[in-house]
Amino acid sequence: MDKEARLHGTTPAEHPEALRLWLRMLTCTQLIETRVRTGLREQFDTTLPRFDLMAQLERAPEGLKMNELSRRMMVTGGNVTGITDQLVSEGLVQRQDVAGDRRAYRVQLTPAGRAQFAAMAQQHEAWIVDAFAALGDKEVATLHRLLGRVKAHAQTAAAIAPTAPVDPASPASLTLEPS
Amino acid sequence: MDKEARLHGTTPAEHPEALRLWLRMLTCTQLIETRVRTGLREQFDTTLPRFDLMAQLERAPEGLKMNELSRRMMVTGGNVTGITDQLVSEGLVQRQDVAGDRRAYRVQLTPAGRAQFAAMAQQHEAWIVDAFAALGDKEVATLHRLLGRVKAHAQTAAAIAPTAPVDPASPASLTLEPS
DNA sequence: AGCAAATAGTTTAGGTCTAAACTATTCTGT
DNA sequence: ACAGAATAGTTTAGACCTAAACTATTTGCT
Repeated sequence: MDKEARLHGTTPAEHPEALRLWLRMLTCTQLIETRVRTGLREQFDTTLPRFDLMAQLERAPEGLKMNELSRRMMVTGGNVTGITDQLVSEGLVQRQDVAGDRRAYRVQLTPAGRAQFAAMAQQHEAWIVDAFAALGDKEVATLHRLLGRVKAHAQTAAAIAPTAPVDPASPASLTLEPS
Repeated sequence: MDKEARLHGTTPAEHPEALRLWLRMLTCTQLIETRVRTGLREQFDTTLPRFDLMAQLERAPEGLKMNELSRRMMVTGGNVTGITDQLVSEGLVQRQDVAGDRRAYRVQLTPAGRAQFAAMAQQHEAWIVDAFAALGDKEVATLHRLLGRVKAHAQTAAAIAPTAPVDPASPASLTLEPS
Protein backbone atom coordinates (compact mmCIF):
# COMPACT_ATOMS: atom_id res chain seq x y z
CA MET A 1 0.00 0.00 0.00
CA ASP A 2 1.31 3.33 -1.10
CA LYS A 3 4.57 2.27 -2.66
CA GLU A 4 4.74 5.59 -4.48
CA ALA A 5 4.87 7.63 -1.34
CA ARG A 6 7.47 5.46 0.29
CA LEU A 7 9.73 5.61 -2.74
CA HIS A 8 9.55 9.35 -3.14
CA GLY A 9 10.05 12.15 -0.70
CA THR A 10 6.41 12.29 0.36
CA THR A 11 6.73 10.22 3.48
CA PRO A 12 7.05 12.91 6.18
CA ALA A 13 3.95 14.92 5.37
CA GLU A 14 1.90 11.95 4.30
CA HIS A 15 -0.26 11.02 7.26
CA PRO A 16 -1.93 14.41 7.75
CA GLU A 17 -3.63 13.87 4.40
CA ALA A 18 -5.50 10.83 5.67
CA LEU A 19 -6.38 12.73 8.81
CA ARG A 20 -7.74 15.67 6.91
CA LEU A 21 -9.75 13.37 4.71
CA TRP A 22 -11.22 11.67 7.78
CA LEU A 23 -12.20 14.96 9.34
CA ARG A 24 -13.88 16.12 6.18
CA MET A 25 -15.72 12.86 5.73
CA LEU A 26 -16.96 13.09 9.29
CA THR A 27 -18.16 16.63 8.76
CA CYS A 28 -20.05 15.65 5.61
CA THR A 29 -21.68 12.70 7.29
CA GLN A 30 -22.80 14.79 10.21
CA LEU A 31 -24.15 17.60 8.11
CA ILE A 32 -26.22 15.22 6.02
CA GLU A 33 -27.33 13.15 8.98
CA THR A 34 -28.44 16.21 10.90
CA ARG A 35 -30.43 17.35 7.92
CA VAL A 36 -32.18 14.00 7.68
CA ARG A 37 -32.85 13.79 11.41
CA THR A 38 -34.32 17.26 11.48
CA GLY A 39 -36.48 16.53 8.47
CA LEU A 40 -37.78 13.28 9.90
CA ARG A 41 -38.61 14.96 13.19
CA GLU A 42 -40.31 17.99 11.69
CA GLN A 43 -42.16 16.40 8.80
CA PHE A 44 -42.94 12.95 10.17
CA ASP A 45 -42.47 13.28 13.91
CA THR A 46 -40.13 10.31 13.94
CA THR A 47 -36.44 9.57 14.37
CA LEU A 48 -33.63 8.16 12.29
CA PRO A 49 -33.36 4.81 14.12
CA ARG A 50 -37.10 4.27 13.75
CA PHE A 51 -36.90 5.05 10.04
CA ASP A 52 -33.89 2.83 9.80
CA LEU A 53 -35.64 -0.15 11.32
CA MET A 54 -38.66 0.30 9.08
CA ALA A 55 -36.41 0.51 6.04
CA GLN A 56 -34.92 -2.85 6.91
CA LEU A 57 -38.37 -4.38 7.23
CA GLU A 58 -39.56 -2.86 3.99
CA ARG A 59 -37.07 -4.88 2.01
CA ALA A 60 -37.90 -8.07 3.91
CA PRO A 61 -41.65 -8.51 3.43
CA GLU A 62 -41.70 -11.78 5.38
CA GLY A 63 -40.22 -9.98 8.38
CA LEU A 64 -36.93 -10.24 10.23
CA LYS A 65 -35.87 -11.73 13.54
CA MET A 66 -34.47 -9.35 16.15
CA ASN A 67 -31.23 -11.06 15.56
CA GLU A 68 -31.09 -10.11 11.93
CA LEU A 69 -32.34 -6.60 12.54
CA SER A 70 -29.60 -5.98 15.05
CA ARG A 71 -26.91 -7.29 12.71
CA ARG A 72 -28.15 -5.31 9.73
CA MET A 73 -28.56 -2.09 11.63
CA MET A 74 -25.19 -2.52 13.30
CA VAL A 75 -26.59 -1.85 16.74
CA THR A 76 -26.96 -3.96 19.86
CA GLY A 77 -29.93 -6.23 20.46
CA GLY A 78 -31.09 -4.25 23.44
CA ASN A 79 -31.33 -1.21 21.29
CA VAL A 80 -33.50 -2.98 18.73
CA THR A 81 -35.82 -4.17 21.50
CA GLY A 82 -36.48 -0.59 22.55
CA ILE A 83 -37.08 0.77 19.08
CA THR A 84 -39.31 -2.15 18.17
CA ASP A 85 -41.36 -1.63 21.34
CA GLN A 86 -42.01 1.95 20.29
CA LEU A 87 -43.05 1.02 16.78
CA VAL A 88 -45.30 -1.77 18.01
CA SER A 89 -47.05 0.61 20.39
CA GLU A 90 -47.60 2.97 17.47
CA GLY A 91 -49.03 0.16 15.35
CA LEU A 92 -46.41 0.48 12.63
CA VAL A 93 -44.83 -2.88 13.21
CA GLN A 94 -45.90 -6.25 14.65
CA ARG A 95 -44.24 -9.20 16.32
CA GLN A 96 -45.19 -12.57 14.90
CA ASP A 97 -44.37 -15.98 16.30
CA VAL A 98 -41.94 -18.15 14.42
CA ALA A 99 -43.14 -21.66 13.63
CA GLY A 100 -40.77 -24.06 15.32
CA ASP A 101 -38.97 -21.79 17.79
CA ARG A 102 -40.68 -20.38 20.81
CA ARG A 103 -37.75 -18.08 21.64
CA ALA A 104 -37.86 -16.11 18.44
CA TYR A 105 -40.37 -14.10 16.46
CA ARG A 106 -40.36 -12.16 13.30
CA VAL A 107 -40.93 -8.42 13.13
CA GLN A 108 -43.02 -7.17 10.24
CA LEU A 109 -44.35 -3.88 8.96
CA THR A 110 -48.08 -3.47 9.40
CA PRO A 111 -50.06 -2.01 6.48
CA ALA A 112 -50.02 1.30 8.36
CA GLY A 113 -46.27 1.02 8.76
CA ARG A 114 -45.81 0.27 5.10
CA ALA A 115 -47.88 3.27 4.15
CA GLN A 116 -46.04 5.65 6.42
CA PHE A 117 -42.69 4.32 5.30
CA ALA A 118 -43.50 4.89 1.65
CA ALA A 119 -44.09 8.58 2.29
CA MET A 120 -40.96 8.96 4.34
CA ALA A 121 -38.76 7.04 1.91
CA GLN A 122 -39.69 9.30 -0.94
CA GLN A 123 -38.80 12.41 0.99
CA HIS A 124 -35.69 10.81 2.34
CA GLU A 125 -34.43 10.00 -1.09
CA ALA A 126 -34.94 13.60 -2.10
CA TRP A 127 -32.81 14.79 0.82
CA ILE A 128 -30.01 12.43 -0.10
CA VAL A 129 -30.11 13.26 -3.79
CA ASP A 130 -29.88 16.91 -2.82
CA ALA A 131 -26.99 16.25 -0.47
CA PHE A 132 -24.92 14.97 -3.38
CA ALA A 133 -26.28 17.38 -5.95
CA ALA A 134 -22.92 19.14 -6.11
CA LEU A 135 -21.49 16.09 -7.84
CA GLY A 136 -22.08 14.66 -11.29
CA ASP A 137 -22.85 11.03 -12.09
CA LYS A 138 -19.24 10.19 -12.74
CA GLU A 139 -18.11 11.70 -9.48
CA VAL A 140 -20.76 9.89 -7.50
CA ALA A 141 -19.54 6.67 -9.06
CA THR A 142 -15.93 7.49 -8.21
CA LEU A 143 -16.81 8.22 -4.62
CA HIS A 144 -18.78 5.01 -4.40
CA ARG A 145 -15.91 2.99 -5.81
CA LEU A 146 -13.22 4.49 -3.59
CA LEU A 147 -15.30 4.15 -0.45
CA GLY A 148 -15.89 0.54 -1.43
CA ARG A 149 -12.18 -0.07 -1.03
CA VAL A 150 -12.13 1.72 2.32
CA LYS A 151 -15.08 -0.31 3.51
CA ALA A 152 -13.58 -3.62 2.46
CA HIS A 153 -10.35 -2.80 4.24
CA ALA A 154 -12.11 -1.69 7.42
CA GLN A 155 -14.22 -4.83 7.50
CA THR A 156 -11.34 -7.23 7.21
CA ALA A 157 -9.51 -5.23 9.87
CA ALA A 158 -12.55 -5.40 12.14
CA ALA A 159 -12.82 -9.14 11.61
CA ILE A 160 -9.19 -9.66 12.52
CA ALA A 161 -9.22 -7.38 15.55
CA PRO A 162 -9.36 -9.42 18.76
CA THR A 163 -11.76 -7.00 20.44
CA ALA A 164 -14.39 -6.84 17.75
CA PRO A 165 -16.81 -9.76 17.77
CA VAL A 166 -18.74 -10.12 14.56
CA ASP A 167 -22.14 -9.49 16.16
CA PRO A 168 -23.26 -5.93 16.76
CA ALA A 169 -21.20 -2.83 16.55
CA SER A 170 -22.18 0.81 16.93
CA PRO A 171 -24.68 3.58 16.23
CA ALA A 172 -26.43 3.28 12.90
CA SER A 173 -28.25 5.71 10.75
CA LEU A 174 -29.95 4.69 7.62
CA THR A 175 -30.51 1.48 5.90
CA LEU A 176 -27.01 0.17 5.94
CA GLU A 177 -25.49 -1.69 3.10
CA PRO A 178 -25.52 -5.46 3.17
CA SER A 179 -22.08 -6.20 4.52
CA MET B 1 -26.65 20.09 -11.41
CA ASP B 2 -26.44 16.96 -13.47
CA LYS B 3 -27.41 18.32 -16.84
CA GLU B 4 -26.01 15.20 -18.47
CA ALA B 5 -28.39 12.89 -16.72
CA ARG B 6 -31.39 15.03 -17.47
CA LEU B 7 -30.50 15.25 -21.13
CA HIS B 8 -29.92 11.56 -21.56
CA GLY B 9 -31.97 8.54 -20.62
CA THR B 10 -30.40 8.16 -17.20
CA THR B 11 -33.09 9.96 -15.26
CA PRO B 12 -35.23 7.05 -14.03
CA ALA B 13 -32.49 5.04 -12.30
CA GLU B 14 -30.46 8.01 -11.22
CA HIS B 15 -31.42 8.67 -7.62
CA PRO B 16 -30.59 5.23 -6.25
CA GLU B 17 -26.96 5.95 -7.02
CA ALA B 18 -26.85 8.81 -4.55
CA LEU B 19 -28.66 6.67 -2.03
CA ARG B 20 -26.23 3.83 -2.37
CA LEU B 21 -23.33 6.20 -2.04
CA TRP B 22 -24.82 7.61 1.15
CA LEU B 23 -25.32 4.18 2.66
CA ARG B 24 -21.78 3.20 1.88
CA MET B 25 -20.37 6.43 3.25
CA LEU B 26 -22.31 5.90 6.43
CA THR B 27 -21.03 2.36 6.78
CA CYS B 28 -17.45 3.51 6.32
CA THR B 29 -17.80 6.27 8.85
CA GLN B 30 -19.27 3.95 11.42
CA LEU B 31 -16.70 1.24 10.94
CA ILE B 32 -13.85 3.70 11.40
CA GLU B 33 -15.51 5.50 14.24
CA THR B 34 -16.20 2.27 16.11
CA ARG B 35 -12.58 1.30 15.70
CA VAL B 36 -11.40 4.61 17.12
CA ARG B 37 -13.89 4.52 20.00
CA THR B 38 -12.88 1.01 20.95
CA GLY B 39 -9.19 1.89 20.79
CA LEU B 40 -9.61 5.00 22.91
CA ARG B 41 -11.56 3.05 25.51
CA GLU B 42 -9.20 0.10 25.67
CA GLN B 43 -5.87 1.85 25.39
CA PHE B 44 -6.55 5.15 27.10
CA ASP B 45 -9.73 4.59 29.06
CA THR B 46 -11.35 7.61 27.48
CA THR B 47 -14.04 8.40 24.96
CA LEU B 48 -14.26 10.05 21.55
CA PRO B 49 -15.96 13.25 22.73
CA ARG B 50 -13.33 13.72 25.43
CA PHE B 51 -10.56 13.22 22.87
CA ASP B 52 -12.36 15.54 20.55
CA LEU B 53 -12.56 18.35 23.04
CA MET B 54 -8.90 18.00 23.96
CA ALA B 55 -7.95 18.05 20.29
CA GLN B 56 -9.70 21.38 19.91
CA LEU B 57 -7.84 22.81 22.87
CA GLU B 58 -4.50 21.49 21.67
CA ARG B 59 -4.64 23.73 18.64
CA ALA B 60 -5.74 26.74 20.68
CA PRO B 61 -3.01 27.15 23.32
CA GLU B 62 -4.65 30.24 24.78
CA GLY B 63 -7.82 28.26 25.39
CA LEU B 64 -11.35 28.47 24.01
CA LYS B 65 -14.64 29.73 25.34
CA MET B 66 -17.45 27.18 25.76
CA ASN B 67 -19.10 28.98 22.97
CA GLU B 68 -16.32 28.33 20.52
CA LEU B 69 -15.87 24.75 21.65
CA SER B 70 -19.49 24.01 21.06
CA ARG B 71 -19.42 25.55 17.61
CA ARG B 72 -16.24 23.79 16.54
CA MET B 73 -17.31 20.42 17.86
CA MET B 74 -20.76 20.79 16.33
CA VAL B 75 -22.51 19.81 19.52
CA THR B 76 -24.81 21.65 21.91
CA GLY B 77 -23.52 23.82 24.72
CA GLY B 78 -25.01 21.59 27.36
CA ASN B 79 -23.03 18.70 26.03
CA VAL B 80 -19.77 20.64 26.20
CA THR B 81 -20.52 21.57 29.80
CA GLY B 82 -20.75 17.91 30.76
CA ILE B 83 -17.60 16.79 28.98
CA THR B 84 -15.65 19.74 30.33
CA ASP B 85 -16.79 18.93 33.86
CA GLN B 86 -15.42 15.43 33.50
CA LEU B 87 -12.07 16.57 32.16
CA VAL B 88 -11.74 19.23 34.85
CA SER B 89 -12.37 16.65 37.55
CA GLU B 90 -9.64 14.50 36.00
CA GLY B 91 -7.22 17.41 35.94
CA LEU B 92 -6.76 17.36 32.19
CA VAL B 93 -8.37 20.71 31.54
CA GLN B 94 -8.95 23.93 33.48
CA ARG B 95 -11.41 26.81 33.42
CA GLN B 96 -9.89 30.27 33.50
CA ASP B 97 -11.67 33.57 33.95
CA VAL B 98 -11.84 35.90 31.00
CA ALA B 99 -10.64 39.46 31.64
CA GLY B 100 -13.58 41.78 30.99
CA ASP B 101 -16.51 39.34 30.97
CA ARG B 102 -17.73 37.71 34.12
CA ARG B 103 -20.09 35.40 32.23
CA ALA B 104 -17.42 33.65 30.22
CA TYR B 105 -14.21 31.75 30.80
CA ARG B 106 -11.65 30.06 28.71
CA VAL B 107 -11.00 26.33 28.82
CA GLN B 108 -7.38 25.26 28.54
CA LEU B 109 -5.40 22.03 28.57
CA THR B 110 -3.35 21.50 31.72
CA PRO B 111 0.21 20.19 31.30
CA ALA B 112 -1.11 16.76 32.25
CA GLY B 113 -3.81 17.10 29.62
CA ARG B 114 -1.32 18.14 27.00
CA ALA B 115 0.87 15.15 27.79
CA GLN B 116 -1.97 12.66 27.66
CA PHE B 117 -3.27 14.13 24.44
CA ALA B 118 0.09 13.81 22.74
CA ALA B 119 0.12 10.07 23.35
CA MET B 120 -3.45 9.64 22.18
CA ALA B 121 -3.03 11.78 19.08
CA GLN B 122 -0.13 9.70 17.83
CA GLN B 123 -2.08 6.48 18.17
CA HIS B 124 -5.16 8.08 16.71
CA GLU B 125 -3.33 9.17 13.62
CA ALA B 126 -2.09 5.63 13.14
CA TRP B 127 -5.66 4.31 13.25
CA ILE B 128 -6.80 6.80 10.66
CA VAL B 129 -3.86 6.25 8.36
CA ASP B 130 -4.62 2.56 8.54
CA ALA B 131 -8.30 3.13 7.84
CA PHE B 132 -7.41 4.68 4.48
CA ALA B 133 -4.48 2.41 3.74
CA ALA B 134 -6.42 0.78 0.92
CA LEU B 135 -6.11 4.00 -1.06
CA GLY B 136 -3.12 5.64 -2.67
CA ASP B 137 -2.13 9.28 -2.34
CA LYS B 138 -3.95 10.28 -5.47
CA GLU B 139 -7.14 8.59 -4.41
CA VAL B 140 -7.06 10.16 -0.99
CA ALA B 141 -6.70 13.52 -2.68
CA THR B 142 -9.64 12.77 -4.99
CA LEU B 143 -11.84 11.75 -2.11
CA HIS B 144 -10.86 14.88 -0.21
CA ARG B 145 -11.64 17.08 -3.17
CA LEU B 146 -15.02 15.53 -3.96
CA LEU B 147 -16.13 15.57 -0.35
CA GLY B 148 -15.13 19.21 -0.26
CA ARG B 149 -17.81 19.92 -2.83
CA VAL B 150 -20.37 17.91 -0.89
CA LYS B 151 -19.49 19.74 2.30
CA ALA B 152 -19.72 23.17 0.71
CA HIS B 153 -23.13 22.35 -0.73
CA ALA B 154 -24.42 20.96 2.56
CA GLN B 155 -23.26 24.00 4.46
CA THR B 156 -24.92 26.52 2.22
CA ALA B 157 -28.08 24.41 2.34
CA ALA B 158 -27.94 24.31 6.13
CA ALA B 159 -27.47 28.06 6.28
CA ILE B 160 -30.49 28.66 4.09
CA ALA B 161 -32.75 26.17 5.84
CA PRO B 162 -35.23 27.96 8.10
CA THR B 163 -34.97 25.37 10.86
CA ALA B 164 -31.21 25.26 11.19
CA PRO B 165 -29.76 28.08 13.29
CA VAL B 166 -26.05 28.54 12.78
CA ASP B 167 -25.16 27.67 16.38
CA PRO B 168 -24.88 24.05 17.39
CA ALA B 169 -25.88 21.01 15.46
CA SER B 170 -25.43 17.31 16.20
CA PRO B 171 -23.21 14.50 17.44
CA ALA B 172 -19.53 15.01 16.69
CA SER B 173 -16.59 12.72 16.57
CA LEU B 174 -13.12 13.93 16.00
CA THR B 175 -11.52 17.23 15.58
CA LEU B 176 -13.79 18.68 12.99
CA GLU B 177 -12.61 20.79 10.17
CA PRO B 178 -12.79 24.52 10.52
CA SER B 179 -16.00 25.33 8.72
C1' DA C 1 -32.96 -39.38 28.40
C1' DG C 2 -30.55 -35.72 30.29
C1' DC C 3 -27.17 -32.14 30.96
C1' DA C 4 -24.07 -28.58 29.09
C1' DA C 5 -23.56 -25.22 25.65
C1' DA C 6 -25.45 -22.25 22.36
C1' DT C 7 -29.00 -19.14 20.87
C1' DA C 8 -33.09 -15.57 21.05
C1' DG C 9 -34.47 -11.90 23.21
C1' DT C 10 -34.89 -8.61 27.36
C1' DT C 11 -33.41 -5.88 31.20
C1' DT C 12 -30.37 -2.77 33.72
C1' DA C 13 -26.95 0.76 34.62
C1' DG C 14 -24.60 4.24 32.69
C1' DG C 15 -22.56 7.39 29.10
C1' DT C 16 -23.89 10.62 25.32
C1' DC C 17 -26.54 13.84 22.90
C1' DT C 18 -30.43 17.11 22.07
C1' DA C 19 -33.92 20.78 22.77
C1' DA C 20 -35.73 23.88 25.64
C1' DA C 21 -36.03 26.43 29.83
C1' DC C 22 -33.29 28.82 33.04
C1' DT C 23 -29.65 32.20 35.51
C1' DA C 24 -26.40 35.70 35.18
C1' DT C 25 -24.02 39.20 32.78
C1' DT C 26 -23.27 42.51 29.05
C1' DC C 27 -24.76 45.43 25.28
C1' DT C 28 -27.96 48.89 22.94
C1' DG C 29 -30.91 52.57 22.18
C1' DT C 30 -33.07 56.24 23.87
C1' DA D 1 -29.35 55.99 33.38
C1' DC D 2 -31.99 52.16 32.48
C1' DA D 3 -35.26 48.86 30.26
C1' DG D 4 -35.08 45.35 26.80
C1' DA D 5 -32.47 42.40 23.91
C1' DA D 6 -28.57 39.64 23.27
C1' DT D 7 -25.00 36.60 24.93
C1' DA D 8 -22.42 32.98 28.06
C1' DG D 9 -23.07 29.13 30.28
C1' DT D 10 -25.89 25.56 32.99
C1' DT D 11 -29.69 22.59 34.03
C1' DT D 12 -33.42 19.38 33.03
C1' DA D 13 -36.13 15.90 30.68
C1' DG D 14 -35.86 12.58 27.49
C1' DA D 15 -34.20 9.78 23.37
C1' DC D 16 -30.48 6.74 22.03
C1' DC D 17 -26.87 3.46 22.48
C1' DT D 18 -23.71 0.16 24.73
C1' DA D 19 -22.01 -3.63 27.65
C1' DA D 20 -23.07 -6.97 30.61
C1' DA D 21 -26.12 -9.75 33.25
C1' DC D 22 -30.29 -12.20 32.93
C1' DT D 23 -34.43 -15.57 31.37
C1' DA D 24 -36.18 -18.88 28.37
C1' DT D 25 -35.72 -22.14 24.78
C1' DT D 26 -33.24 -25.17 21.69
C1' DT D 27 -29.36 -28.02 20.25
C1' DG D 28 -25.66 -31.32 20.76
C1' DC D 29 -23.32 -34.91 23.05
C1' DT D 30 -23.05 -39.03 25.41
